[in-house]
Amino acid sequence: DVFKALSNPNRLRMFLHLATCCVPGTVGSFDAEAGVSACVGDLGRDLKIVPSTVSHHIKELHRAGLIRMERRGQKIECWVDPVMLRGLARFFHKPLEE
Amino acid sequence: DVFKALSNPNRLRMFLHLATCCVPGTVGSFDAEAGVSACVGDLGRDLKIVPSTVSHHIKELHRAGLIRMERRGQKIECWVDPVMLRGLARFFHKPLEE
DNA sequence: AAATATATTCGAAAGTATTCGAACTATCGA
DNA sequence: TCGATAGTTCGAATACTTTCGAATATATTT
Repeated sequence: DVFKALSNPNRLRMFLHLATCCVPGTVGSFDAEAGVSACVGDLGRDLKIVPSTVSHHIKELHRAGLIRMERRGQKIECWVDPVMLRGLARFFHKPLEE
Repeated sequence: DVFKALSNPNRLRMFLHLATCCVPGTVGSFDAEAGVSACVGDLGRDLKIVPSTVSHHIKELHRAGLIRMERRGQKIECWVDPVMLRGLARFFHKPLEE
């Protein structure tokens, strides 16, 4: 579940970090011009969370459909799924439509 | 925290029930023409949750700022806070703006 | 093949959440 | 003021979450 995934403080931090560090519309750090990184290790370094915990939380965020992942050599790049983001925005808009 | 409040299945059900049963812009069941109800007991009856549990969850939703409450005689009316709803919609929109 | 860098899985400890029933408080109506 | 209706608080049982370190797996480089 999406909200369960975002209910943990560290997972929310990770999600927000990915949402803000990654240029919208690009796919993680492999748009060379963007110059942003979003691999599992980077998240742990930036947010001071040990790798095994990052890995666990990433799995939850992925399971909830909030982030996408792709292996790039040794690293695994992560980025927020824009489709899900749009879906959530609409979810909270809906009840207000008259 | 808002997402923590919505992370529980029963709380999410309660929130969605309130979001859909109550006419947007009105304040619970005391807009007579609306004809909808949203008191604590109704929620329990509709969603098959015992009163003490409803009460506990309502408190959480209220604490998170998701719902508003007001005593109307013996009953306590609940409704989703439209301001918070708009805030959440904007929250998920933000990262997509370029 | 060995060494290095990166990420995952596992098990365990500590903390937190969920749910219920029983007892309690609050409000209204006769 | 008594009884009925509506909600809350409390305590306890059960279940789930979070986090870490150690061991394991995967990928690159030499």
